[in-house]
Amino acid sequence: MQDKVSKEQLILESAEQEFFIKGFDGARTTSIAKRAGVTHAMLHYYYRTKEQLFERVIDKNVSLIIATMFSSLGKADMPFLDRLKVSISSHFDIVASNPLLPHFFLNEIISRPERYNMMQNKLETSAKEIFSKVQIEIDEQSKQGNIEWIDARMLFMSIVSLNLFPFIALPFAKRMMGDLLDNQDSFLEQRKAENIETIMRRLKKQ
Amino acid sequence: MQDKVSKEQLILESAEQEFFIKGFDGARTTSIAKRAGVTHAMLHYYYRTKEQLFERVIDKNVSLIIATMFSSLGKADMPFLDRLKVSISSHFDIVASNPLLPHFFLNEIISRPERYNMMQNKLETSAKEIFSKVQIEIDEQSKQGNIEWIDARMLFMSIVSLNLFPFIALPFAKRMMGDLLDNQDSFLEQRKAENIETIMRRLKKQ
Amino acid sequence: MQDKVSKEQLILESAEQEFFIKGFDGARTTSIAKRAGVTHAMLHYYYRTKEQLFERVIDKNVSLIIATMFSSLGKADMPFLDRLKVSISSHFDIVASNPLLPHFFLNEIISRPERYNMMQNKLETSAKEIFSKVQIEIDEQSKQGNIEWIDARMLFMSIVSLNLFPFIALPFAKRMMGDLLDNQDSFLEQRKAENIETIMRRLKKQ
Amino acid sequence: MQDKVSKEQLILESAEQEFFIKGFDGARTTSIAKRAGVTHAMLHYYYRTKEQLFERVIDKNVSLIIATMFSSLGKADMPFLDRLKVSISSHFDIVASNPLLPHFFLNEIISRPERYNMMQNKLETSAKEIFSKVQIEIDEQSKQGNIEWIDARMLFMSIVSLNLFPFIALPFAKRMMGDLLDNQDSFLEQRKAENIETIMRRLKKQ
DNA sequence: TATGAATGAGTCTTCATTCAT
DNA sequence: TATGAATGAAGACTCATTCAT
Repeated sequence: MQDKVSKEQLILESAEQEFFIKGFDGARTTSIAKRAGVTHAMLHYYYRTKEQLFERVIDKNVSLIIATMFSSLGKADMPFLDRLKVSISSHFDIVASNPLLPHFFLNEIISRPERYNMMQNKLETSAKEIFSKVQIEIDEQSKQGNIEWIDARMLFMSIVSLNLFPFIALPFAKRMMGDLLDNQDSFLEQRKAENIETIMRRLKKQ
Repeated sequence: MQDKVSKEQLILESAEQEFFIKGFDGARTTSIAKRAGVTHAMLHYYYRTKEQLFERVIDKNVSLIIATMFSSLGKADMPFLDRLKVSISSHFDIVASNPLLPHFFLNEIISRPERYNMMQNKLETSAKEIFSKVQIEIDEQSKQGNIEWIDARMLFMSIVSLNLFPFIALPFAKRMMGDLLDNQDSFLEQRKAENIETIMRRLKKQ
Repeated sequence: MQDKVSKEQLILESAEQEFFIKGFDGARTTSIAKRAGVTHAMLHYYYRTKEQLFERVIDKNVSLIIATMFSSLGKADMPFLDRLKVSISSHFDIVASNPLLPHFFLNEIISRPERYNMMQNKLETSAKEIFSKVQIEIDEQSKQGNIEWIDARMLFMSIVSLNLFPFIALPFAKRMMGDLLDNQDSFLEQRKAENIETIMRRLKKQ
Repeated sequence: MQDKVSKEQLILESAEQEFFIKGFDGARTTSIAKRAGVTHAMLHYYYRTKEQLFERVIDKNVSLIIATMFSSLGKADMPFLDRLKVSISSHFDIVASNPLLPHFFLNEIISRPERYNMMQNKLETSAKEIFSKVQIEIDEQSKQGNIEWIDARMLFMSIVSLNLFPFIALPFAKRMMGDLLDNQDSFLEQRKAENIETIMRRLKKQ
């Protein structure tokens, strides 16, 4: 029993790894099956087609993806700048614990936009809502002289850039960064702090 | 003669387009040949294998890729902060005129890191050299009280994140950003200014 | 108990429908099982293989098939021509109430003749017996000047051709025949009458 | 050169044999390729898909099929009954020289009607035209007391039934018919004569 | 009996690559 | 140089069949 439940699961997890690293085109159903320790036919038994398996991987990650994009802004009650700090930090942490997700997401979803209309609609709605809420706060805070004014969308893009890009570039950066990356945990801590600092200074009234 | 040179060239250019958009795995040699208006066999006549053709595309772009990564730091003679501004700006412009390059490059390297050892060696050397040069300047400037101290590599990563990520995410951001992206040129100008502003503020002594 | 019997039966009936419409190669055991509302494995539990299931369908229909081929000649006691009329008519009716059978049967035999040796033996014996009986009658009747002489096998082939072919071609004929087929019952009546008329005239002494 | 031209042709001919005997579902592209003495990939090189190869086989035979259906009726100047005799005879001959065609035609085309709309349209038009022309002749001749009246479509169906069915049933009839089929040529002659006789008698004024 | 899970063998198809001309 | 033809290797997918429970 236990085994059979996990077989379907195993395939999904193997697929995730394979798709995350190699993308849809580069992934091989045979290789996914081998990774999962099941026969090739089994994969088709459970998921019918490569396409559908891929969609299941997307489904499984879609809420994470959305969280990845938006958890950084606009939640509850704390002074605006404090709240922003926390948001950036937790956003960074989400990405850090799913480091392949940004690459996969940008790569696959961008190269096959037609497939993600639904998700995009969702994101679009959430995005606009959050942006307008945050913009109101920014307008207020800046009128009160607490922060420098900025377009909420620009702010968002800066945060996401700073938080996501290092993970996308990580495999590449490793060789260039010397000892900075020797201890990865410590690097991530520093990087998170740096991102927060950068954004805070961007908003600080001078 | 003229013709033959340009035929080889045509294939390379078609390959570039195809590889940039679809990646190595998604690209089809037949499709590249068709795009170039040559027979499929011709492509192999000139470039032997898909792999080699791909490498030629990389070669052709490698200096651009390096520029994309590094032109952001340390060149001419000007006060440090002014020079940095110019560097960020011109780096942004390079990326802007090759908007598909970052995505392609990061994408392919992640899925086949073994292929880029040579290039990575090159980059590693340049990187370390530049970082140490810039670090010296930063140390000096900060000692003189002109700027806030920062690890040159962190600074570099911030700049590259801010300058590259928007292009990687552009096709995706379109739906979320509303009217901000209606006029793309104007958006890019704003974004460039924002990135410079963000970095300047990060370094500004308070 | 009742249930189990009928489950086996259900499968057989579904198989019949599927095989009749799609043929052996086009039929899918999964689809037959679904049609019958049983699990796929159940089908194999009862009938072992697709091949054996197919044979059971043939077995179930073999007497009908034979009737379809042979009921057209020689049975009860009536004057020869009257008897023939009745035979042709009832033969036509049998076919009419199993319109898919001729097509299926001829079709499968042509593509896999080796499978029907047994049945063919049976048919061969019956056929020869009937032909010789009928031939004797024909010889007699023609000697008495009641009918035109004909080889019994030729007569048989004419009858079967006229009675079977319309059903084989029916789905195809629909488009060509215009209003003739608008009312199918009435068409079948006309066709039956026509076939009888054609055979009667063939035998009529002039 | 000669060879290459014939390779494409060879595949088509092998496909025809395979499709004629086994139908679309039963046919195997590997088997067709083997039959033609080419690699399996070659088949796809020339014909892309099994479906398209099948269509080419249909195309190749479609005019023959139409001839098979209609050459029997309504051509030029000869007394009506003589002309009819000739038509039946030549129709029989066409079928005799393509004995697998009727089976294939009825089997495949009937089981996938959606694919043959175009052909059906063609046939429909030809059919209706011919039927009405022939009907006029029949009406005339019967008014003049030369023949028994009959619906042209019924006449057509009788002819086609008599001429086609023996070929469809041939593999099946072989065992039952005894010595009648020992000499196939002679049987076909007899059968043709019988069909003509049957139709002539059907029309003969008594 | 009944079934969900599992699988091997095969089927169509694609594609990079090679070869004869 | 140039090309149409040819091919092997691999890929996704299907399906009848079996098996443990």
